[in-house]
Amino acid sequence: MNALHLDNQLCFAVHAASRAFDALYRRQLTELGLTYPQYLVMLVLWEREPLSVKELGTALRLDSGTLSPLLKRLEAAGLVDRERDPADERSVLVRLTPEGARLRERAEPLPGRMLESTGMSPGELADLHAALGRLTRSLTEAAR
Amino acid sequence: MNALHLDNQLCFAVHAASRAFDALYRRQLTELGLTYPQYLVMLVLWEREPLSVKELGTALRLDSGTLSPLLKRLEAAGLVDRERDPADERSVLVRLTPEGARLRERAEPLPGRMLESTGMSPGELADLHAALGRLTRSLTEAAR
DNA sequence: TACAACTCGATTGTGCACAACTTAATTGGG
DNA sequence: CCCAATTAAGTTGTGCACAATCGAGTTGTA
Repeated sequence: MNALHLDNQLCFAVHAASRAFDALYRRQLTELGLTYPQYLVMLVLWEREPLSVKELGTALRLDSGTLSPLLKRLEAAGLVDRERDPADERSVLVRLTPEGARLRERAEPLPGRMLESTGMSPGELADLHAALGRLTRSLTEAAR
Repeated sequence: MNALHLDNQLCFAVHAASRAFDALYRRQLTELGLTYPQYLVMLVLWEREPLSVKELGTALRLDSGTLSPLLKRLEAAGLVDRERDPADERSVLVRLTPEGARLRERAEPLPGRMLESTGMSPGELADLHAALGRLTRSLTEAAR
């Protein structure tokens, strides 16, 4: 047993799973004209809008260095609008265009299909989801 | 319960955990002069060398588009050497320099510290590791 | 109220991930 | 034996992630 062995490292298992999800989503999302991180942004906006870049960043744990260009691409694709918040000119409010809102219907079947591709039972999925939540909190805590 | 809600999506939990690991590793690795993906490459080479780019890619599930520039940076840092395989001129064999081999000792304490930062028991870790393995296999299978 | 501290967002630079393509070497079937 | 198919690396282009930095707007306090 060697602690430096790749197969023994949880980090690699997480990394690999993340890329496997990403690859599967990529296929499903190309027909919607979205990348996976763009899809995550749309998920948040379908839930609640308008949101400032800051609020989006809090929800997705991303900073403006990632979000600014991503949102610019979503705007260029006609899916979102951006405007300065009149109440606080530092903030930029992001909202869905009608086309962005309409895209939700075409995205609706995605989570179900993805869930099916995991090949896991609802119980297993719940356990895994919970364990990952604990893990992320511990790692974030350790990084402070 | 809304299937499109971010918090209900396993994919986001995996994505977030992966980035949390990445962030914590980044801190530990800067003093070794490595990024996290470079560290993964070194892990494989510490285990077994020489390896062709192809074999490294199989172990890490990465293609030459990712590995070629990464290996070039490791070479520039003096940690690996690259040379064409005399037995098959298509292949490039990657091996550790003495400096690259020496770095292993400084990396030795890392997995233990990371494990500690997960805040999980060995049993929990084993379960999570196994679940992620099943997940990655299912997702990879579904993408075929 | 003046101004220092802070907040928000955008930008720049580095590196990873992957698709699509190119080039060179090898292999195998007719 | 020859050439078409295959294989291995590398290159190019796009997009994500993040650190560091900047400028404009806001806030708290002396």
